Amino acid sequence: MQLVKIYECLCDLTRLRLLNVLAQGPLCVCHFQEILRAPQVKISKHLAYLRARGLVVYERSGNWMVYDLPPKPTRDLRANLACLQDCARENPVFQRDLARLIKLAPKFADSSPCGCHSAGVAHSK
Amino acid sequence: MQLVKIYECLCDLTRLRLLNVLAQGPLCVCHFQEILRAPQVKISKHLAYLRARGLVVYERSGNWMVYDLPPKPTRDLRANLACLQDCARENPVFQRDLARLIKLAPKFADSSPCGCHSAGVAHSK
DNA sequence: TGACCATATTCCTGCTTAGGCATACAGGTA
DNA sequence: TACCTGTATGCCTAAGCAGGAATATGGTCA
Repeated sequence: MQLVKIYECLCDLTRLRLLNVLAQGPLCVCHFQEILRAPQVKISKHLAYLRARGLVVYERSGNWMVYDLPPKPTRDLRANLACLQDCARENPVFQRDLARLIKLAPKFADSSPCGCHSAGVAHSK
Repeated sequence: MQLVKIYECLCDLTRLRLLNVLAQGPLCVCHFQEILRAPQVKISKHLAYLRARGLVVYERSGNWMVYDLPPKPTRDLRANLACLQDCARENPVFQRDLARLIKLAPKFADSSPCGCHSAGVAHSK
């Protein structure tokens, strides 16, 4: 059942943080590293996990892999991502990630050939 | 983090079904067995799992253990249970469980000293 | 008291996972 | 071509979990 797959993705804190940050717009692996302050392997593996279950999509841009939420999520996924964001709003861990994203956004914008967030942050979906 | 614990509970189909049925009102183990058509050990273990993480509460009534959703759920739990019900509404597995619950309700009502559902089904929370 | 009932727990096995380290790969650049 | 950089993958270990079989527990009833 697809719903169970979604919850399997959501039952790890790192993945929750990835998804929460992604809700603000596409991002590449090295930026995730800075925002979550987590090693590359960890980020990359969790993204692979999410990818395999259809919770994220990605696109190569030179050396960079730019990840994003799926353009046409299922009803269940949409509902659960909305619920996650709702819960995350009150939670210090997620707040801190978003704060870092905002602080780093300008830096990302001009240092990143990958183009993620080059148009500025917070184009909420 | 409490949110992760919630998702850990939700990433198993049996537990999702238990919670979905529970949303209709308290129920004892043997009734879960009939509705889910699953062996006693399985039901009992998953209820223990949910209990340990605060997703359900229970009360002894003679030989029967009557389980229910917590009377004062956290914001996160409330949000996620609502989301689950929303997703479940469209899903045949959950629909079937609820159909069985409704069909069995009268039987439960008079054959159950445990009193669960003796006042009729569907007192939605 | 002893038998019985509903439920919980223990022990086992197989499977999945997180995390880290080392390494592989793919694209860009010189 | 060779090298650099960003990212992915393979291997390993420790931990957690689902499921089933057998057994234990605690309440009830005669």
